[in-house]
Amino acid sequence: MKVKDTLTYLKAHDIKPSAQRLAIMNYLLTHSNHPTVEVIYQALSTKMPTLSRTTVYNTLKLFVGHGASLSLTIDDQQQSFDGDTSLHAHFLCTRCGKIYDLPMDDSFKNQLGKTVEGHIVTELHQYYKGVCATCIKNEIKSLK
Amino acid sequence: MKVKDTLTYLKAHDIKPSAQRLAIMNYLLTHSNHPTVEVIYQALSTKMPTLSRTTVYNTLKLFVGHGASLSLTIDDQQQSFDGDTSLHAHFLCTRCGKIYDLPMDDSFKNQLGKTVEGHIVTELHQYYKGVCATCIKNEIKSLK
DNA sequence: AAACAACTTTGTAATGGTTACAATGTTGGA
DNA sequence: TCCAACATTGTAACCATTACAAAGTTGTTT
Repeated sequence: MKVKDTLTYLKAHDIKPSAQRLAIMNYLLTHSNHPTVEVIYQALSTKMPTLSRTTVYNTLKLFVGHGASLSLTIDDQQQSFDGDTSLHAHFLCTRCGKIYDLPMDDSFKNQLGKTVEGHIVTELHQYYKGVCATCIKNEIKSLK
Repeated sequence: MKVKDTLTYLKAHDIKPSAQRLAIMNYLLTHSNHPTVEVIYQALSTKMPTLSRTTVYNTLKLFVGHGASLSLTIDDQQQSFDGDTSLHAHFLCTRCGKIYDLPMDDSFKNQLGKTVEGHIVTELHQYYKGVCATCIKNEIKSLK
């Protein structure tokens, strides 16, 4: 993903660009690691030493408000962000804490924009918790 | 729900009973309001003046660990608890903040205990966000 | 019934993530 | 170039949660 594409992406979501916004959005679009504020801050502050945590907080809030990124609250203790705003589910590994993307059930997807028991649905979230494939492998290896 | 039933419920989940644990569990089992720690604390501290917030925190963590209640993290800013541990979905109204119970999709339900893309699934969560029926009615009323 | 050990509760203090705010920096249009 | 609107920064405040040590409770053994 080029910086120019990120610029286009921001404009498409009615977000006025700035060096900080471009850097943060570009990070989200090129990393599928579902980062926290701190992860983003640490990753970018080397290249952009004046970057402030407050800016990362404000910017991410702005992105979410404009539909340019998703806020994930799978775990109580960490808020994650996702540059992929398409409808998909998430899997949180309770061992290593990693978050994986998974497809969302079609029957659930179809309820977006519809009414369910009189309530208007504007947002859908679906997530799994458990032990990921990598942790299972490591577990087996350590038993041998 | 009688206190005796609550006692049975705690024992069934291998939780040693105490006056505080009974009171908190009984609150959860008789209220479907998906309360936060603070709501539970405020509700019970009148009847039990020595109750401490720390106890509410510790007790709820104990309940969740023993599968006697669910921890809901639908919103970043508030953690809720649910005494109904059966598989069901939730609807969060972004206007009034109320949380409603909804049925969970069967196809999603069926994945519990199974493997998805190599990951073992031990927990499922599904939730909707939007505007609830009550808020829609109030909105319409205010326009007249 | 007393003594004791294990467990639970309590209140205060510490922690740490998030937000408020005022000062500084930046941008784009007149 | 100037100016107004907007964005960023860093510090301080906030507040929900947790750590901890003291006090209280329970149940068992003698």
